Amino acid sequence: MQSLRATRRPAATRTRERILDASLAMFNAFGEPNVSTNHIADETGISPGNLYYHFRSKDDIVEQLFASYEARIDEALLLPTTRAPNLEDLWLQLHLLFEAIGSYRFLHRDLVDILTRNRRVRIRFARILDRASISATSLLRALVETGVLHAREEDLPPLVENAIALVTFWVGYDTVRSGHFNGHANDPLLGMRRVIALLAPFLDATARAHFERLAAAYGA
Amino acid sequence: MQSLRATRRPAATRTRERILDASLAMFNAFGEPNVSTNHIADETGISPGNLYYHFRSKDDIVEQLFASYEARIDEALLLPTTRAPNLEDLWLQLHLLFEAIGSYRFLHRDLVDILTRNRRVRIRFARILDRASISATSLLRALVETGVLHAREEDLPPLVENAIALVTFWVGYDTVRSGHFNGHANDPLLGMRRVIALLAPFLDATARAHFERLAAAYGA
DNA sequence: GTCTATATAGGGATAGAC
DNA sequence: GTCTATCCCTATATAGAC
Repeated sequence: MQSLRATRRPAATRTRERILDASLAMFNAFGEPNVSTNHIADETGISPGNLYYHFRSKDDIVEQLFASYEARIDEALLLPTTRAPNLEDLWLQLHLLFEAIGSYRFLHRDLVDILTRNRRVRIRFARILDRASISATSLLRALVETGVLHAREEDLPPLVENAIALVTFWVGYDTVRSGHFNGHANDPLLGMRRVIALLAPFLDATARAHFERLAAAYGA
Repeated sequence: MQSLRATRRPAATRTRERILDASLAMFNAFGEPNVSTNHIADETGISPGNLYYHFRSKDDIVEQLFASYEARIDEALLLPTTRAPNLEDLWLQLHLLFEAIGSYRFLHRDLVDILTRNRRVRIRFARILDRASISATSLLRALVETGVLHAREEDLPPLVENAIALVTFWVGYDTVRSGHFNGHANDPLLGMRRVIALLAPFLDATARAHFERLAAAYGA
């Protein structure tokens, strides 16, 4: 049934989603401030007027994309509920996070500017950071309790905050540092490695080797 | 002589600098993308036409401001040449860096967008990051050699890269995390503490206490 | 050096025919 | 739902008088 609904959609829905797809692709490629509604309409193959039939404003498009982004992030932040999380869970969470951010990298590329201009997105993004902070803290605390991470409770807040700062602005840093301003998605692996590097001093040799194996297996 | 020249400047020079001052203030307050040349002329108390007598384009203004920024950063990156650098030197370097970035925070707020649109600034900023990387590596290496920092040579590159990423995007992170989008300069101390937190695991208790004293004395 | 007036371009967004 | 035509506004930048 669901698949039938998915293949036989009304034209309106299809156009709406084509607009969103084109917007996301162009925002990611050129940066949201550098993409006009005319560009989007052009790329979608529709008229500018039609675009405004489906969306109230450019901001409306941004907000719809943000909603999908938020859902992806929240999925990535889920932790196992029936057992204590381990290093693989941390690796997976980082992987899903960098993947989600990569798909919506336009948001992180011009994060401050976008949040300055859009109050609703600003509030919701702040809540995402709160949830990320809670999730990361509980994950690290669990690793401490199972003896994997050798950190004191007072080490955790700065560690979590640095990790979140790094994840949030990795897109920007990687773009600037690599000199690749073409909008292509970058490899999440380096970002993941950098977050792990924050934790490395608190891991013993076994755990560090564990991460090395995960990183090596990552490409395959 | 110098003071005479400074007080009796030709009107052209004074206007030019008033434009630069107003631009910097408004860029920092509202973000460079949100400040037009008309706004700048208004704030300077001159006509838009006059602004274009003194500067070829808005980009020209950005580039002039960038030149001052670059000079400030390079000053901050200087290390003592006659002796091995110590923890105070690291603290001072971080202080000067965060101060310089705070004065030109508009650049870091919209870094990716500005660098995407301006090729010359992009190239020069990449070189600044290179110099920062070299400076930070040699500083940390000296601390290792004098027994202050207990890290292996292979720990340094990720440490340096994470530190640079953190310093570069601290303005953005702090803005987003604190929810203060009003453009005010933020306290450098928290950013400095976060960079120190990267190093903390490699410092012994004595060195960590040393930093705590420096941080406590900072406000005074 | 500074102004007023204006050229030119492009942005977001709407009206009304089909 | 979709188009064409257009409005309105603001942006960068220039011309020419003073």
